[in-house]
Amino acid sequence: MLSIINYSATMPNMKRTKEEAQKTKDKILASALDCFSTQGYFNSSLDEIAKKASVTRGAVYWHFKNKTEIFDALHTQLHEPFTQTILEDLAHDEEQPIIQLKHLCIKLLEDLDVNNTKKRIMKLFFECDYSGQLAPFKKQHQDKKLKSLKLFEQYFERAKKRNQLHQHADPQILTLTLHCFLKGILFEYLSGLELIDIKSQGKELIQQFFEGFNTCHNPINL
Amino acid sequence: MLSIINYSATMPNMKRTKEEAQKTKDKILASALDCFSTQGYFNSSLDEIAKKASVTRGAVYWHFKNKTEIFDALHTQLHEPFTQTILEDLAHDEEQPIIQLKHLCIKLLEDLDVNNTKKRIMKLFFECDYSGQLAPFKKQHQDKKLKSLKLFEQYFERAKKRNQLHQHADPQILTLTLHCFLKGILFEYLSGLELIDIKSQGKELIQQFFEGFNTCHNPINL
DNA sequence: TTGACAACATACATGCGTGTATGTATAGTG
DNA sequence: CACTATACATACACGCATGTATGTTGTCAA
Repeated sequence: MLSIINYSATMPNMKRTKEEAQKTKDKILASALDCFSTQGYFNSSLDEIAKKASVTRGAVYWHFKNKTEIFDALHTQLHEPFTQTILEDLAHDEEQPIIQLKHLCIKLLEDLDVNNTKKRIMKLFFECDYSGQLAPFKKQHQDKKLKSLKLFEQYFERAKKRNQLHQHADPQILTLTLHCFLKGILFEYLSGLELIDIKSQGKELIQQFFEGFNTCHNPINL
Repeated sequence: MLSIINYSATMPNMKRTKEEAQKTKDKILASALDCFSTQGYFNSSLDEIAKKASVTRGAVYWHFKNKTEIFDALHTQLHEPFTQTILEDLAHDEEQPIIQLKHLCIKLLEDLDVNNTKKRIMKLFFECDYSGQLAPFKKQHQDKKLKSLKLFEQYFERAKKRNQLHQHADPQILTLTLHCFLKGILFEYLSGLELIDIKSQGKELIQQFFEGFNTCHNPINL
């Protein structure tokens, strides 16, 4: 009698244990995120991570070369969703790119506000210091960030093509300005100071930023 | 014959060794800043700090309870100049507080740009994570930050009193917005990514921020 | 069924950082 | 001149985290 599902035919060498090994790896990653985001990277030992994942350090060293590789794996795994969100939004070429961008920013903030996992991830990569053993990953992670920035820049470029910006406006500077602002918000928001409440202030903050401080204002309505 | 300066009269129990002990303490602090800002807090050992200060760990433990106390001492020592600069600026009640504030921001950035020591200090306290042994100092340092924010808020309050802001403008939100932006700039600037060059872009960034993104613009000239 | 390999667990060696206890020299004090 | 306190240096004990080597179990393939 033939087995209902013939693994060796559809996926050669795909043993059932490999699937469970993947589950173990995922559990280790989740556990590491837990430890890192609560105690910090340097205060988390591989033993703590292993125990929280109900395995031993042996399993950890089987799946990862060392602690830094876990750190990098977390970044790799968790950076994509954000890029994906922006890419999907960019697919729509709307009439007023700046307003579209504003809505995207608000959406990103509000998404974050209701997703504790994402918050902990961001908090981790914001607060960790890339010194010591993490130094080699500094450039790599920064490169990914630069690519994200290039995506934001497209909104401003679209706006400029539509003559919706000052003549002398530089998309690169505008992107940088926005990026700094968002980073500042997120940093403050994730600091645990409770200084910023996204739900009640997020929209207002973004709004304020896009309007600027000058008294001559022609508010962009949400 | 009387000694020219009678220490015991002017400062009782002020031995000459105490002065040198203070020098040693300062050297340890400077050395700690060196280590922390280059290798990170958790990657710096007391032995490294001691050796860089040309003393032993014995001296370190004499002047400080432990490593966390050195960390806190650095913050205490180095937070004041910034507060002082703002306070001095606030002493002048100028006609256009927002423009005054803008100039202050630019000044603070440009001061930072030419002062490597200050940069390293800020970098340290931006990138360190207040987890583990540093957790107890999180609130303390945040309280200091909140006080600084209150200072910035005064500019907006002055502006509002002079009817230079929208009716519905909230000084607290405005302060928060500015703070987030500045923090974002500084964070990015100090990250070592070289994404921001204060000398060439600083003024422009601040300018852009104060003007906002809307096309209706009435640029506030520098 | 048996060898081989994957997927771990266990055990061991090592180094490193901390904290503390103790030693020591020097300056002031009565 | 003895005495004490300061300002360190030196020495020791301890735990802890890492990395690696080795052991063990289950699975698949032939």
